[in-house]
Amino acid sequence: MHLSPAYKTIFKNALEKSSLKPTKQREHIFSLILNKKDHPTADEIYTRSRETMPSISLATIYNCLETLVESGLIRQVNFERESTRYCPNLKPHAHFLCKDTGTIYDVDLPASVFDTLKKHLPKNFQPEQIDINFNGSIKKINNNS
Amino acid sequence: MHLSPAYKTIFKNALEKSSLKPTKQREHIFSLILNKKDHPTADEIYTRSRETMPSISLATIYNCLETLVESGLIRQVNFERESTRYCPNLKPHAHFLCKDTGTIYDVDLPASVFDTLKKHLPKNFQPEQIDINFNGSIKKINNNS
DNA sequence: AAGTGTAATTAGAATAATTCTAAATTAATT
DNA sequence: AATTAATTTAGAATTATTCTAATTACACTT
Repeated sequence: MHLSPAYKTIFKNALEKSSLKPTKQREHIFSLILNKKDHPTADEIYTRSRETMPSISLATIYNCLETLVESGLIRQVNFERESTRYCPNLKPHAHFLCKDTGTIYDVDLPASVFDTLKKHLPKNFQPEQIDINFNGSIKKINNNS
Repeated sequence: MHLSPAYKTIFKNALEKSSLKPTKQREHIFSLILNKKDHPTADEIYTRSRETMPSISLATIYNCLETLVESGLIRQVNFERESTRYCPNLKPHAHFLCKDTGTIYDVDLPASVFDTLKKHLPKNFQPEQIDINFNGSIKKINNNS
């Protein structure tokens, strides 16, 4: 697990802005999420982490994920009350959960969509975050026709 | 707790369509959610239910809520991994969670917003549900100026 | 009306994700 | 080297929800 120099800088800056320390464990977890761009749960991250950092504890996973979210390096994804998942994609996007496979897909959206949504709020409502979650199935594409 | 004749019909039809029975408990819980249009948790519904139906059990609350959701009479609202909340508003709308008070507000949205969102999905993605959740604060309106 | 079968309700145990607690470790600073 | 503050750690505690098995309610047949 290794962060590119560019991401290392982003990582350090983001944490230091919130006066948090860029520790081994935090970097390890961040690089792990970045390198496999899926949407792992804390427990999946725990399992993956121990392959290369066997001494890490589950509490640390939770602590580190919290600080990474706080400092804006990753975001949380929640569907119903399933385990929270973590997402390194910071571009404006929505999530689509395929109910057949459980896979979560990023769906890129132009910023304008979010602007339109905000326009429907009462003027004194000040959103800090907007989550858009689709839930459905993915139709197989038929190739022989 | 009492359902208006109109809602009683809606209630019966919705359940019978899924071959579920319109039981006392299901009706009680449904009317309770309808009459106070907030977004209660299962536990809040449990407390409210027992005021007029003291023998109801928490498992029944969960069972009934599940059947009501299944039959399309209410929908679930989830923010992060907080307790699931239940919403009787079936018009297209989003939810806004005020982080200061914990209150959830319905935000009505024209169907066109949902159509636009769907257009951004790959053609073979077939959404069954779309949740839009805002998270933020509500600015006090200043009256003396 | 009594018996049968199926669905719904119930109480309480079990589960699972997450948070908490208190001790140990680390790193920076005097 | 000693001091301090932040972080990590293991394991216990919490909490919402689901599960299990027994009971109850109700529609349908005799």
